[in-house]
Amino acid sequence: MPVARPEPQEPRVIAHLDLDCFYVQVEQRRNPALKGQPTAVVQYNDWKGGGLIAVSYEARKFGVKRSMRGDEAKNVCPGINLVQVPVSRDKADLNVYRNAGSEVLVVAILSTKGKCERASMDEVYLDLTDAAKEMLLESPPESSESIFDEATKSNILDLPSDVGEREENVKAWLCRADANYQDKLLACGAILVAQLRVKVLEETQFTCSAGIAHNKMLAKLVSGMHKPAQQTVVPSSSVQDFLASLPVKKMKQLGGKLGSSLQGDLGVETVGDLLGFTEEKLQEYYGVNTGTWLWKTARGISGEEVEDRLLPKSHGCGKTFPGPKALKNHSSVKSWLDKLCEELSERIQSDLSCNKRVAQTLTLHARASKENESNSVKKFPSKSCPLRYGTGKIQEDAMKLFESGLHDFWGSRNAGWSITSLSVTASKIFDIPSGTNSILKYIKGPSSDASSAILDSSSTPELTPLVDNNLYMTPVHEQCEPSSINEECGNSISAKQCRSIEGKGVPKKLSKVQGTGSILKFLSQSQPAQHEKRNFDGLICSHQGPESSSGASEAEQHGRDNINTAVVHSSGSGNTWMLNVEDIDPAVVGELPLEIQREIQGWIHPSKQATPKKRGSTISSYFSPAGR
DNA sequence: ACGGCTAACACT
DNA sequence: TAGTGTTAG
Repeated sequence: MPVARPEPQEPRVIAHLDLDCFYVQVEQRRNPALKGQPTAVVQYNDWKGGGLIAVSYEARKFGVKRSMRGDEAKNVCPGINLVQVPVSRDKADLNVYRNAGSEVLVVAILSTKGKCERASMDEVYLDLTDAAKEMLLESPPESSESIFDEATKSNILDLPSDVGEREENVKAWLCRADANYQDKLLACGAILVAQLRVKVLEETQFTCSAGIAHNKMLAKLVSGMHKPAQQTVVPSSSVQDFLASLPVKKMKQLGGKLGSSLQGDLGVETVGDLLGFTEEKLQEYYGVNTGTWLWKTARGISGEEVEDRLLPKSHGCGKTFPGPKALKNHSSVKSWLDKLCEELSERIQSDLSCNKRVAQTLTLHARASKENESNSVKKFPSKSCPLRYGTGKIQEDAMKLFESGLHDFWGSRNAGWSITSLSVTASKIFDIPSGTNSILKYIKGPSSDASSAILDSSSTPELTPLVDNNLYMTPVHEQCEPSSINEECGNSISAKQCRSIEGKGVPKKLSKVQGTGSILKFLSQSQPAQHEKRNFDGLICSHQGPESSSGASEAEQHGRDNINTAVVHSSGSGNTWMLNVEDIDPAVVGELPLEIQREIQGWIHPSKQATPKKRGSTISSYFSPAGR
């Protein structure tokens, strides 16, 4: 349920940018012959023509809707072009769209100062407050003539839009001298957003729509109001009337059960109807938090801040197996899980190498139904465990998670279940401190190509034995190629870009992307608070394998004795590595800097430790040596 | 046979 | 924490 946030005192200028039927635009850019044509993007063409996930505006005129089948679309619009989503490993692969979405982010970031939040693959929030203030000070919109052309096409809520006069009215509104301060800021915001949209179009060929308002809620609400390729402004004076007649279901968060409950239980049809309830009354019905949120929402108040975040907080891969496709034995589950895990592994590896972020948790979700059983009450439980890097390990762990979930779901019976969907997710992603060199420097000499050091099938031949021994994961190597959006790092922002942005005097907006976060942060996420104070100069421990349900020992309940992956940071060399401790080969350890060697020796052979440490005072005491 | 595949977030 | 449920595009 939604929750209210304390709202900032100062009025802000917030924009919500929304790419128009994005997947279609991506395909149209790839194949320009599709431009201006009725087009839809469809996935899985084998059953009834596949499901539509994006529809061009030309096709919408024929009544084609998302959620139609390809066949239905053909019926209502015989001339429609159906483009299929790329498939890899027998599942839809959305990477091309993710990457295209990042292009837009890059443009937004490069041309805007202020916070920028990736809301989804095709949506961005911007906090333009500072930029708008600056514009108002330095180059306020003064005469109609000087207004940026695209801005004059804005839709201003409540502004009478006589056909012939519209643009004149908009111009007048944008540079009106008698406007209050808030409206003037909004006008500046509108101009900035218009410029940004033009730039996005020039640099990516994508059109987008936008909403400009004093908070996120309102900006989002109107960004879709005039589409495609248009923007809408919400002056504060028009908020009340606008909301008064707005059906509750249109509000974000009220499109589902909560909205239905408002209608069905309270007779609230429009947002305005909500005004008839006191905050206390709403709290009685929906709890303190949601009650307050509803009360504020009805008044157009939203304190939600634009986050400074360009990267997703989790990565997930999933697939459904409807009806006859349901999976009914372990081997089919395993083979699908393997594919999903391969994709997931690829994605977190590229997140690591491009963004210097590690994921800490692996979660498995499944849906299951029972054979002829009536609509089974029981749900397949989701299961999670610490995430270990490496495709094989992820596959192994995911399968264990599945077995564990299946056991809860199905007991010890061994047949009769059927799985209708599977998904794996990597979450709890943290920045790791940037290291300047690859571990390969120690193994192969300083001239090694750092970029080949990623664990996996893509590794170079020389690395293969190491990989087979499961020694090393993920040296944190140099950032990926600059400026160009390459395959691996398409969904992120490169180091060079970060620098060029900073060079432009834009304040620190990319600190998260650069991975300069403190190692302490990482530590505090994965270990008890008491350890935050330890002088770990160098070492961080995290990550465990999944519990084997059978071997759940007393020790495991303390949650610390099965640690087997470590993130190692040496302040001396400035390097950071992740190791699978369980598999460390002493021969390779010998190549590492001494301080690291000592620590690792401690993990493997506690007795040989040079300086025995008190249990509980060091990271190594949390690692359970073999045979424990 | 289901809309499929992602994501974010609040609650417990 | 891990696990559930809701919402959205």
